[in-house]
Amino acid sequence: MRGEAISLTDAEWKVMEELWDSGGATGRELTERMEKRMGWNRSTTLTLLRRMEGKKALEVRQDGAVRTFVPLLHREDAALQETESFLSRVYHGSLSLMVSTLSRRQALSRKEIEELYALLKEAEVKKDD
Amino acid sequence: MRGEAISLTDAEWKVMEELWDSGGATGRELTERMEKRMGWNRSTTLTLLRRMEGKKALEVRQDGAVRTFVPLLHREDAALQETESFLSRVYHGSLSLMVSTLSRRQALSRKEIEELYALLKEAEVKKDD
DNA sequence: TCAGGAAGATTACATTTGTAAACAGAAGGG
DNA sequence: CCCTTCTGTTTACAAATGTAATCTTCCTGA
Repeated sequence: MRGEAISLTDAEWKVMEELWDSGGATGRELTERMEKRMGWNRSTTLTLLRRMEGKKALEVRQDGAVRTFVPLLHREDAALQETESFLSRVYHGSLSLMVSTLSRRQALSRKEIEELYALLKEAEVKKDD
Repeated sequence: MRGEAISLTDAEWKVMEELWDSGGATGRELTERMEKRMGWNRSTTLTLLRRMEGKKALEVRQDGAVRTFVPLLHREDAALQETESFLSRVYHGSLSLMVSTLSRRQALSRKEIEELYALLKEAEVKKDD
């Protein structure tokens, strides 16, 4: 039953971000946003929307005269899937290996380390329930 | 001066893995390995090698009659670059956001949490020097 | 009622990527 | 020397991706 894993291209991801942030928007709004943010032509955005409709990442809802593009794919699901494929490709699927690499290369700020600590503590507690 | 960021495709990444693991190998060895691991035709591997030579991810060294494909791009550099682009695309560049998402979705095993703890502790200590 | 614009659908086209067949030169074995 | 092999180079080709021009409708105010 699983949605057969919808994958988004870079460009599509950008459009989805707008959709996720807004929860849904009209073609007008979307083309304008992408024009502003990415410098894309109206057609470009519309093409991406259509392709994503094809892969069921979103759907078009008709409310009277207004068409609204609504995300079907959830941001978190998309993120998790990307994460999995990224981790497996680059770090043999190991988050630890990723973090240790970042650490070794000093790509972790103290602030980031603090945040991670907090997160892990919380995660651990939850597991103990 | 920075090497203008070499990026690898999925297929190329596979070949580089062999190269990184071996430190360098002949066409013979590589085509055989990829044939075994990925089921690729000899030509496929050779094509990828050539493309990567083009983008300076590797170079061919001629020792007498033997040609050896040697990696120029370092695994860690490649990994870091991928990591950066992945994080920025999917998590607004935030590792913390990534981990918190994984945590919320219970995609972190207790073992993984432990490992991360250890890593962070170490990272923190190093920063204190 | 008609010209002009808004909105979406079609068609287009270059690049990148995955994948390989064809071809060509070197080199060994008879 | 000549024919197979090895090995690497060229050429090919479809699918995916980024990016957009064009065409078609439908609406709307003059």
